[in-house]
Amino acid sequence: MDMAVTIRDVAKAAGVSISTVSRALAKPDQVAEATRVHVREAARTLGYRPSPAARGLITGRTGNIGLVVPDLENPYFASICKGVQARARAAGYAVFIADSDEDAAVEAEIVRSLAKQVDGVILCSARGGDDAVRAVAEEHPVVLVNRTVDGVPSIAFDNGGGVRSVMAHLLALGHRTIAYAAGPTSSWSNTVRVEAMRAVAAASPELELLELGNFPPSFSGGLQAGDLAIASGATAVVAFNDLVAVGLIDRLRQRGVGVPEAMSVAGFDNVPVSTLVWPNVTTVDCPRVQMGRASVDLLLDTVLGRAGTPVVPVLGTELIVRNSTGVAPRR
Amino acid sequence: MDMAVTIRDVAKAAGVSISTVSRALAKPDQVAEATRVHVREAARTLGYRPSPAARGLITGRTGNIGLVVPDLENPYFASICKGVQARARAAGYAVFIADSDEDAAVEAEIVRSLAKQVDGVILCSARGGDDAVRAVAEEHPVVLVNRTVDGVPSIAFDNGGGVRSVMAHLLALGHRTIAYAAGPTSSWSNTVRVEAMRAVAAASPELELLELGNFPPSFSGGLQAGDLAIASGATAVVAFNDLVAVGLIDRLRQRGVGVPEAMSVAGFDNVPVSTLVWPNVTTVDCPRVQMGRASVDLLLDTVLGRAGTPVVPVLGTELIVRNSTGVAPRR
DNA sequence: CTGAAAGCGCTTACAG
DNA sequence: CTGAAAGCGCTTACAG
Repeated sequence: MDMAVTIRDVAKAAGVSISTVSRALAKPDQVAEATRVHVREAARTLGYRPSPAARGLITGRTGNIGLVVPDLENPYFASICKGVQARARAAGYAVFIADSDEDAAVEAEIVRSLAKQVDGVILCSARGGDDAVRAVAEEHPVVLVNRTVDGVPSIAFDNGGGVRSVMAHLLALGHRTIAYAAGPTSSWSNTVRVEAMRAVAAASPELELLELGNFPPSFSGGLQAGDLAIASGATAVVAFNDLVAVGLIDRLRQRGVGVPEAMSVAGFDNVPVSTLVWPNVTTVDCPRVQMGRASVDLLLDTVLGRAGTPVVPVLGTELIVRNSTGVAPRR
Repeated sequence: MDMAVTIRDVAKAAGVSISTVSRALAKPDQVAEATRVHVREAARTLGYRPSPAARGLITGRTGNIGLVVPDLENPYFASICKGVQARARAAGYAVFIADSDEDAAVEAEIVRSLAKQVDGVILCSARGGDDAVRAVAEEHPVVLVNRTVDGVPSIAFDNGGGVRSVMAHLLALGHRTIAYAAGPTSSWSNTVRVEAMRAVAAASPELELLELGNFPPSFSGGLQAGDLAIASGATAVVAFNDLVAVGLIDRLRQRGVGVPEAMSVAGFDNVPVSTLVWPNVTTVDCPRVQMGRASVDLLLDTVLGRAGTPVVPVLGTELIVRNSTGVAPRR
């Protein structure tokens, strides 16, 4: 194991003071060219890397950010992690990633325990109540992803646009009775989507919207919704997310209901599994990697005041038509 | 935003020196009970949290660990992240997670850039060559997951046992011509599995092992392998991983080859998607979350010398029989 | 342009 | 049992 090389070692090797080493590395233009070149060469040779901890103690900036998600194994969040990590790295930041295990209390505790080691944290699909989230955001620089709380900077997908595009798609295919298999009531995205759905229904007299109830946002939630969808008389079902859509499709297969001949199914998110099952799932793509990147920009630019391109707090979605939706069956 | 409370604030509030605050919090038994209670109460009231950076400067321990994976979006690694994160948190460690984007150079650079901020790093499915990996492991405390390099602590699944269990399963079902759709030649797991496969074949005169070639470890790799499997005359195919198995199954469906009636398919890993497609995929479960946890223990116990239960460097696998394998068809 | 000094927030011998 | 002092590895006024 290396006996970590410090600024003192570089100073000695280069025959200058530690102040000069510090400047040659961090503020190159405050140092004579010859000195700068010489010092940097010495640093390179020794493999010197300044200690972020020591630097942070003085500058007040750590060069780290935190990311907390409800579940690292959920592919939805995995993509966000990917985007956050990539963008942070490109900006010279390292990232602490933590899993709250869907627990609101853990989520808040993580932010607080990370606070001293990061410049800010990205809180993804926060499970805490508005007050709890606001409290933690008042103590530390926080950016919310997939969630809005008054007074806290946030970024989200254009859920309304997504809902309108699937609905228009199904309407165009001749569907007039459409069911919605909702996600958990505690889900912010679900709330927003339900509202958008009702708004579409209210604006389309020819359309009947059936709400099947709330289901776990999982394959088995979809299985459960499948039987209700069949019983409802709808010719198309929109699921809260792709996993539910996949479960729905599987249950319809078990029940002998052809997709999309007898019933169309659509999901949200465009997670990888939507292309691995047959039929492929028509879905509203929510570009999560891009969302991860954008959340880093939001944190760095707006919250931490880095100069940079202003960030758009709403990300567009896109309907991806695949094989699980088709023309409505004749009555 | 909070004006971070320091040890000085607590000392003032409690009317003691900062040394006493430090001890009351970190070494409670070196302080009189009354003082200890009083100081801790003051700290609690102020919401004081010691700065890990400042502490680490002195103690040489950061309380952080690093985790680098080739791809955060790959569900295989997502599970490992989950396990690492959970165990680290339970042990009071925070974790930096980084994505090397499957790039060996990036992987090494990440370890080096993280080095000063962590006590050690867990390097998952390292893409670098033996020499590169050894070099970085000699500079910093590193534990390898899913990879072995002479002289570097590591932990892996019992790949040989997994291979033997699928093969025994297929043999018992009457299959005598079995194909293997291998993963990338650069994959350590693949190398180990191929060798185990050949060993089984060598020990089973009645068995003919067909090697279909190397495929990308993805759905489309499976599509590609599917046609070769059909042409090979095998009655069963073992895929490098579940994703390849799922692609294989999809291609066989497209070609009108029934699974498992006409051909059996098995995978490795037991990633979630293996239960979401029809037929469900028979697979060798590699408990990745557990592996993540174990790698943290290995790092903390062995490499960093924490007292604790010794860690087993090889994790058992388990064959999960589902619907994609069945009795061999009559010739 | 460069160096000596102060100090970031802590911990830990060293006295008392 | 408690406090004053030194020092971890840096950065940044402040002099020169």
